[in-house]
Amino acid sequence: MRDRRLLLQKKDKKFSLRQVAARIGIQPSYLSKIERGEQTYLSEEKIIALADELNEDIDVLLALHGKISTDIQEIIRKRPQVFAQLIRELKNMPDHAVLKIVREVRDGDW
Amino acid sequence: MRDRRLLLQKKDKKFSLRQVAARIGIQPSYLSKIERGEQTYLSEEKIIALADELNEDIDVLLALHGKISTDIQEIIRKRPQVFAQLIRELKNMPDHAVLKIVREVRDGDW
DNA sequence: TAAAGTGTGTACTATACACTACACATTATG
DNA sequence: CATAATGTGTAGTGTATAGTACACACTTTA
Repeated sequence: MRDRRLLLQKKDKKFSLRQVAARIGIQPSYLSKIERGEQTYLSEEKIIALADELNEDIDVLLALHGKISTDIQEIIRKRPQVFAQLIRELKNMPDHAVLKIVREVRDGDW
Repeated sequence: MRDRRLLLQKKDKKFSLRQVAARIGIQPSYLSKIERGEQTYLSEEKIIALADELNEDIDVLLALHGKISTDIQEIIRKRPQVFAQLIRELKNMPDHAVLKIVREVRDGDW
């Protein structure tokens, strides 16, 4: 994350640690710790704001903080058996196989 | 959950609240609150032990407590983009459609 | 060269989560 | 009918989570 921000900072001074921290609504000292990988916690709300700032994928950034988007969690919790089965079954499938399923579902071949 | 236990208790006195609580390793007063739906929290470990006691599905019981099995969480966190896409795509698919995918993956049609 | 801006260290804080300990009244059992 | 077992109420506890507040030293900028 640090590297990502520093890259943007080169082009635009609006991406200093302090200014980014201000925009996502936390103290600069706290963002500093997070960027250096100290054991700190960031709420889903702030992670999403940070991802938007840095043009990062929200789900990836959440994952880096050990989290899963609440909308995904709710989908699973509403039908725990079905989704638990599915996910465990796909655990060792390569990305392209899983994405093939995504495409087929999207294309309505079901 | 209460009903489930009371059913088992009729056949076997080993399913009193106190004895079940003792076996899963919590205080009876705490299990009492949980069964009556007071806002209490139960760790994944205890939820699994309780599910085993009552022959309930672990993923269902976890879901009732607002949780998702950590093994599922880890699968998602390792490939957040792929699984996030998949799950959101399947959000409104009926159970039988999702389960069809599960079967096809299991049968190795991929 | 003074002021503004930068990243970081330390200490503290509040709420959520996951329980325990123990007393109490009621019901069942020998 | 004594006692063993049952479910529940209240109060307290420790750790995890999600931060704030402010001071400090260094670097740019006007």
